Amino acid sequence: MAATSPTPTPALTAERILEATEEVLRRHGPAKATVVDVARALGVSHGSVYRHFRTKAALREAVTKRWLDRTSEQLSGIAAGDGDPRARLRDWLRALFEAKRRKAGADPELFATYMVLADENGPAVTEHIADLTGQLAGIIRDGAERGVFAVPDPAVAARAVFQATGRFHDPGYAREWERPQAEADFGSLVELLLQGLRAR
Amino acid sequence: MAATSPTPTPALTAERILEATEEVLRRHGPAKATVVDVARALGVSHGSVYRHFRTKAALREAVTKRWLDRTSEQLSGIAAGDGDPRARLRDWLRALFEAKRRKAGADPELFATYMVLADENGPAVTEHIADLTGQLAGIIRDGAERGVFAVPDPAVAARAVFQATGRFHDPGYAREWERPQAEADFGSLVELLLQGLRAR
DNA sequence: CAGATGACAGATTTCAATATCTGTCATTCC
DNA sequence: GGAATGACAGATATTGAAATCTGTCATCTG
Repeated sequence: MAATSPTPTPALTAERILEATEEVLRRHGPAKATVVDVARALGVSHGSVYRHFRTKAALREAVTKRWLDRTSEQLSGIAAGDGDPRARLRDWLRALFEAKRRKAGADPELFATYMVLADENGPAVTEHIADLTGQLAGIIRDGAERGVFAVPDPAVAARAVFQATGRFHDPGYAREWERPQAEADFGSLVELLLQGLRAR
Repeated sequence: MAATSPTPTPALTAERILEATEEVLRRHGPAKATVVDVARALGVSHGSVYRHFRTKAALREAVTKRWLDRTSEQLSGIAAGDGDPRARLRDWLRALFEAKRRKAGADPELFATYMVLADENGPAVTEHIADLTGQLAGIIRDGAERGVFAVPDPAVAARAVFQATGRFHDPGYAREWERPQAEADFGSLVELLLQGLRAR
């Protein structure tokens, strides 16, 4: 009746630790989750976890990075498209808004972890923002080359667009995302920004 | 040697209580300031304070309202001007940014009180925002009538502009206001928005 | 010998007892 | 009699002792 582990001791990898950590964070939230919990979930001592991640903060950061990267990757698909840059910009901004809203609703505890990180300006968050702003700049540059947009500097414009839409992706505003008003507000803001970029 | 109070007992008015409360908040901050402190500062019992303000929250709110109204009034001067609406919009947005930044720096404790109120969606904050958005709508409507701006609905555009510039007036972003980048970011965002409003 | 362990010190969190505060109101004072 | 008071109950905050957690490292194990 040996219905036990087919792999007796599946080597302890960083990846396995990240999976377990994500699960623990989902269950307990960033305030309660401990490194000991993670170790227990893996059936190892907490010392072993510290062999792969120097601090608890590094572990939190790695989990959040993985989580954020999933969003970045989805969006990069839209950014890399070759349709009308205006439509692409609209779609991309909407996808960003939807993705954040969905994560906030479906994974409140991981989202709370992300908020902690955002609050303390963790490098993972800074990189995430740089990545997204880069994607935006790509769309805008493309639009400028095609003569659809007229901007002095696509990178600067991207930064402005990203900051202008902060209310619809910055985790600090998550509470507002469920209000009915949010949809209309998002729409009119995006149209205003598109007008601002438009070549005349 | 009666070197005591020239006015023996200057009647306890709501105004005097508000002044004392502002002072107490400035000194102790919203977390530590108590109604008993306010009463002590006035030389009365705390029961007397409750005769003028039904709850501590109402008192906090009244103080913050007064404080916010000072900013609104300053800005209304700019909004009511009759120069080029584009310049007026620029000036108004800059004045709002400057005012918030100055208050955050010069009066950190009162600013913290404001943040508490903003977090709990106090009516005073909602009204403050409605007032500011109204001023913005006035400038934009004026611009539209003069043919400088082209917008479907000034009130909707005002809302969009206000939300787009949130990073430069929303208290949650106060930390960012001292970064050197902030100036440039503010400038490029405002220009983008002005382009977006511009008649073509 | 590479990787895992668990005892350990110092930092942080929890918990319960204590103190303070909020808001009410019967009484007191001009 | 209208305003002020201060005792009071329940809610909230503070405090300090105990428990838990983080991060290190000498030791162990395969």
